[in-house]
Amino acid sequence: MADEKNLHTDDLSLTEAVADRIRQLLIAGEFSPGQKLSEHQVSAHFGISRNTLREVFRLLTSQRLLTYIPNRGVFVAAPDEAAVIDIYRVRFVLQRGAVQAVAKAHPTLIRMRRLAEQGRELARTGDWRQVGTINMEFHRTMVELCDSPRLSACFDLVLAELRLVFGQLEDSAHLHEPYIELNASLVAALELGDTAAAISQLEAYLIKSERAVLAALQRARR
Amino acid sequence: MADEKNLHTDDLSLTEAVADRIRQLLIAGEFSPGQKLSEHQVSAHFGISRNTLREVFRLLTSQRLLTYIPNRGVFVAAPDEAAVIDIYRVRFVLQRGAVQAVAKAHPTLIRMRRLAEQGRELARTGDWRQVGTINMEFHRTMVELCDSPRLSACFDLVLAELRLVFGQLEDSAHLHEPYIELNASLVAALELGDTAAAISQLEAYLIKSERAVLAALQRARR
DNA sequence: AAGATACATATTGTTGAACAATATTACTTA
DNA sequence: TAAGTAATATTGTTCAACAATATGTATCTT
Repeated sequence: MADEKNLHTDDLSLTEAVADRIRQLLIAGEFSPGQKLSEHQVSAHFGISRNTLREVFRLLTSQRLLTYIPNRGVFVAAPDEAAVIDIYRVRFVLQRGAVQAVAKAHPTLIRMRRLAEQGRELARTGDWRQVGTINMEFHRTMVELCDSPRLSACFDLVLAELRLVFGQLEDSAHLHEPYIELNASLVAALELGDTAAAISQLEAYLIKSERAVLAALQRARR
Repeated sequence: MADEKNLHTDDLSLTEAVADRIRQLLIAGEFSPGQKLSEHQVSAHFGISRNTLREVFRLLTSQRLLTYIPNRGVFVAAPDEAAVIDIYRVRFVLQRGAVQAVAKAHPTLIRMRRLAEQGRELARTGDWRQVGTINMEFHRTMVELCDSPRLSACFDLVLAELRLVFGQLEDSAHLHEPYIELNASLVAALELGDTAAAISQLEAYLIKSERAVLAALQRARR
C-alpha cells in the first residue's frame, strides 16, 4: 500500500487525524481481521512517530476496532459470532428504546423518512455500497430520536464494529437489500405513533439481519 | 498530595495501572471538576513519562472522565445538568432493556437479591459510602441480566460519570438512602416475572434519583 | 485607569533515539 | 523429532529536544 503522510490539518490533531484514517480503512475492510499492525510499519506508513501512533492505537482499541494484547501488540479486531450476537442485542435495546422514547412528530422523523426514500431510489440504481451506507445512516438517525449523545455514541461504536464485520464478508453487497421496505414501513408506523407496530417491525428487521450476517460470516470463515 | 510511584504490576501495563489509579481518584472526588491536569505535574506525581501519561489521558478521555481541549490540555470532566439528564436517559433505556430481557429465574437475579439485602443491612449501620457502592453494584448487576458485554461496558461508563458527579456534591451521603427499599421490591417483581411492575418501579426509582442529583448539583454550584 | 501591543515564559504536540523487558525465530544438540 | 538455547525483532517506557500554541507580564497609548 502506498504511504500516506501529511494527514495533519488545522482542526484535527495528528493523533485524531490518523485515528480517523485508520478507522476509515478498517471499516472499508482494507485490513484482514486479526491482522497484526506493527508499530514500526504503521508509523512509517503514516510518517508519524511510534509515540504518536501508540496514542492512536489506544483510541481505536477503546472503540473495539483494534485488539490489544500486552507485549504482543495490536491486531485488527476479528468480531466472531458471539460479537455479532452481542452487537444485535445492543441494537435491539437501543433502537427499541428509541422507538419507545419518540414523541410523535419528532423532527428527526422527517430525516428518517428522507433516508428511507433515498434508500429506495439507490436500490433501483443497484449501487449496493451506497444502499448500505444510507441504511446505516437510517438506523443511526433512529437512535438520535432519543436525543441522547451518550446513547448515540454507544450506537456509533457498535455500528462501526458491524461495518468491520461486513468488511470481512465477500458478499456484503446484498446484505441490505431486503430491508429497504422494512425501513419505510417502520417510519410509517412511527409517524402514526403506533409504537407496538414499530417495535415488531424493528424486531423482525433485526432478527433477519442478524441471521443473514451470521450466515455470511460462517460462509466467510470456511 | 504525596507522590505515588511504582504502580506497575505484572498483569497491568503502566499505562493501565495509572489510568485505573486516576479513575479511582476521580470517582472518589479527589479532584475538583474542571480542574486542569498538567502533563508535567501529573507525570511527575506518578513518576512516569509525559508520553506514557498522554496514553493514560487518551484512555480516560474516551471514557468521558476527562475533557480534552486541543493545545490547552486535559481537564477533569465537569458534568453539568444536561449531562446528568443524559446519563439518566441512558440508564432508563439500558435498565428497562434489562428488565424486558430477563428470563425468569435468571441466575443473576440471585446476585441482585443478595445485593439488595446487603444494602438493607448497611443502611442500618449507617455507612452511607458503602451503601452507595452496593447500590451501584446492584444496578450494574441488573444490566448484566442482558448478558451483553457491550451494554455492560456502556453502562459502566455512565455509572463512572455519575460517580464523578457525586464527587462534586457536598452531601452525597444520603443520596442512596431512600432507594434501598425500591431495589428490594424491584427484585421481587423480577422474581415473579412481573415485567410491568418492575418497569414502573424502575422508572420511579430513576426519576426520584435524577431529581435528587439535579437538586444537589444545583445546590453545589451555588 | 482601561485597553491594546509586544515580549517572555510555560504548556502542549510531536519527534527520534535509546534501552530494558518480553516475544519470536533460527539454530544446535541430544 | 523434540527440547533447549542463542540471536533477533517487537513492545514498553523514558528522555531530551524543538516547533507551535497558549498564558502571563510589562509596556505603551489614549
